[in-house]
Amino acid sequence: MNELEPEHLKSAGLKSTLPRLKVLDLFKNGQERHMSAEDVYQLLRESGDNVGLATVYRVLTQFEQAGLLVRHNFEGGKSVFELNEGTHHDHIVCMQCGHVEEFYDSAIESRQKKIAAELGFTIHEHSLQIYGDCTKTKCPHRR
Amino acid sequence: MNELEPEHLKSAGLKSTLPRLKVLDLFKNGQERHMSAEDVYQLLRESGDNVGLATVYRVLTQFEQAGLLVRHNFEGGKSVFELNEGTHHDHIVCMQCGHVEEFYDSAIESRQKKIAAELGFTIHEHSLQIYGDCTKTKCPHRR
DNA sequence: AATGCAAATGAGAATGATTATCGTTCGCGG
DNA sequence: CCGCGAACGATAATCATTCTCATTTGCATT
Ligand SMILES: [Mn+2]
Ligand SMILES: [Mn+2]
Ligand SMILES: [Zn+2]
Ligand SMILES: [Zn+2]
Repeated sequence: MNELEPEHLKSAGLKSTLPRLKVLDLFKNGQERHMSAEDVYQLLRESGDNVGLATVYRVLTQFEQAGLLVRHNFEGGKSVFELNEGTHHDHIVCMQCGHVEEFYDSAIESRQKKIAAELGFTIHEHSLQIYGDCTKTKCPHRR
Repeated sequence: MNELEPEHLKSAGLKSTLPRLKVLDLFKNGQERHMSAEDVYQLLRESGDNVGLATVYRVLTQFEQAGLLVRHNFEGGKSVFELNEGTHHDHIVCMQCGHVEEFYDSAIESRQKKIAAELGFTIHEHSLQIYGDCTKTKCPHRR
């Protein structure tokens, strides 16, 4: 576990509480980049912290609204969060092992803008995920 | 209500039952192209048919597996289905009035293939939705 | 047209993710 | 150190979807 940073919370208009610091630390210094509420809850629990699952859900939503985290809805029914580092990107997810790669493609981005304009829409956001099989040697799909 | 078509079900390997015929008819001759299970359930109920919600869910999933329908996961937490007419397309959804437009962009499609290849993935499917505000005159966002 | 039976249905219970409630605890200004 | 509203934790509630199981139905066969 590393240093906790109350500044980030204060500057986001959130008061610095223990659960919030733990969650933020997990995203900043943990090993998983994309985590669900349950993931966060289990990891905190494993590290000996007693946080309520409801608090995890509350904090994740607050962090999303404060712009600290970004929420994604991959297949599987549960929301996944990651640190908001300012730069937008999309995801390609392995359906076998869950491995996630990130990508950004300016051609895709600009085509989307053009399409929305042609159809008379003002874009607020978009969601793009590619699902497939990865080629990591430990990935179970390579039986 | 129109003619029911048991042939489509038989050719899909599904026996022709009343609930299945009603659901298929809704998608073929109804006014809404994209419908959730609850939408289908309500519409059937309003037309005087007594189908169980569980049956609607079962039938929608069966139709999806049989290739008669395609399932989409737009924001909002509920699955949306539409008739599978063979041609893939993506969607742009109005966050104010729910209006949905469909589009297909070969540039986006080919970029996705290239990206997946570069990252060592074999694509199974992808999900792309653009969310924004439409410009329909009756759309509430134009206050 | 009557019979038989596996498949399908419908009502309601169960599930999984997420949110709401509420009494207790905590962070922080005074 | 105090006080109080914000935040917490446990748990009940909600929502979409799936499961269970007794009853009904499609359909092939008498
Ligand atoms: Mn990411
Ligand atoms: Mn469509
Ligand atoms: Zn993999
Ligand atoms: Zn609209």
